[in-house]
Amino acid sequence: MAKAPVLTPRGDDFPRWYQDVVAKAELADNGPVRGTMVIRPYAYAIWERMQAELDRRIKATGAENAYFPLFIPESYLRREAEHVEGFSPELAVVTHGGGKELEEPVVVRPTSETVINSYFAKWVQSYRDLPLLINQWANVVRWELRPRLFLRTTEFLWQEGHTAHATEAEAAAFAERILGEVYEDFMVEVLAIPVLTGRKTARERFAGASNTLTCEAMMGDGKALQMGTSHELGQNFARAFDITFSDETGSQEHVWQTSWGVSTRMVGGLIMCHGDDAGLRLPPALAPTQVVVVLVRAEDGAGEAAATLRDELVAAGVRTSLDDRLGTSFGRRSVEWELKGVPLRVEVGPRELADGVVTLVERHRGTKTAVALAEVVDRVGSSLIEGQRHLLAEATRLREERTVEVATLEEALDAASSGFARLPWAVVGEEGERRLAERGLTVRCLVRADGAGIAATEEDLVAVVARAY
RNA sequence: CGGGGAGUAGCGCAGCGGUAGCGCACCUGCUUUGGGAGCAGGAGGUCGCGGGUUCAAAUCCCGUCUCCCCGACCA
Repeated sequence: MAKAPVLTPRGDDFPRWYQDVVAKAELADNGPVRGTMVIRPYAYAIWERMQAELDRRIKATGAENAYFPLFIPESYLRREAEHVEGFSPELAVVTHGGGKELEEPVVVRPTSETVINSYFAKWVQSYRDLPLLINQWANVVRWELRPRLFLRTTEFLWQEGHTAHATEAEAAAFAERILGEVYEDFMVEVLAIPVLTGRKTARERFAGASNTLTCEAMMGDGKALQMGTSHELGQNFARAFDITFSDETGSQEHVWQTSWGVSTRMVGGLIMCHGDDAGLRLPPALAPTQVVVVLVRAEDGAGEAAATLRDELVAAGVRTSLDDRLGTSFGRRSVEWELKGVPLRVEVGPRELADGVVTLVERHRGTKTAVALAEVVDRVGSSLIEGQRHLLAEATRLREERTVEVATLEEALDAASSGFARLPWAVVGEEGERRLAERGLTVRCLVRADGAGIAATEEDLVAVVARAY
């Protein structure tokens, strides 16, 4: 007798499937205030793994962590014209404090360019103080009318980097370096999500930036998700906040700046890129638990064998947990671990133990293999590596299958309804972007036709058009 | 803000004038345990809120609040 599916099948109703995964894998709940999110322990563990991997890469660029306040004087936001214009519709503003109306309202940070730069102005005096490379891990608030857990919430967690440089070229190079060495490397190597790196059009650019670079991924339904951005701010904020330094010749110059961020939205991207009808599928490099040793039944020394195996795997450096909840049925436990996307299950029970083997179950393929006890640690190691590769290859193949080259805007309108459409940027233009927007499509990014690196000029660019989250 | 729906147990819903219900989840016990266990028992509710009509309101009327879905911005 077939049970009802655990989740709404992905192909039936993708948004519903997404919500089911978030609920059943115990990732998050809606908060009491509309648009807010409670991140449950399992999703928070995933976020902590993301933080650890990113933080290491960020520090490798020379950036240091610091922390700036949640509250920002409203007047600070106004100092940069485009910035305030971009953010004012989604600001949360505090008008009362200590039981009294405040003389100047404070905003809850939607991003920290303004506060951080007001301190950069104090800290930067000389070219010897540059580059100044600061990162912070923080929560930010952007009031959202149409929230979706992880993808678009009123409050979210992120990392925001802010840097100041002596020259435009150095700032531009740093923004590219973050995009490539930190974000793209992390997304491809750890999340196993292939991303396109490119430039945003003026229409899609960050409010206050002179250039925005982006990592764009394709989700399981063919829609695009912006996974991270890195901005060149030019001297816009340096002028607004008077961040100047004396160069080697003693003349006063404004600094050139960057800012860059990735957020808990990546958790949503992870779900939608790798998830299947059985739930989440976590890439081994990211998974908080890489292997769960499942004790099927405790008879005939199986309990001891399972505990020993867990210890051996831990000793081998594998993130391992033991599931010996014998009061819960084996089937239910299997379903739970599949929902949570743990890459490997090692099932230990008396029946197979009698033959000196255990069952290795690979989440990424769904395969089950009998493995001799003595070989388990080795097999787990190679299977984790293979699983990581498999997820990246599968996601890459799916993206390629759903990407088409087109020559006209009309063709793009049609093709981008189910994936990515690539066409010359010269064919689109700002007028074309407006027409795409009418049909719910956007230019996700501009890439070089030859695929080599990030494009610096407007010439010979290819626009990638898609529906987006 | 414009259009369309819905508020009843933790979740999903039925009931639409006459004792507050169902499925899942939860608790207890027994039997189970190799792919969401079975049986028995149990707990859980100002039916969004305020007013009105009525012998009697979850149900009818008025008001109000909230939430969800579809159209313009965003990590």
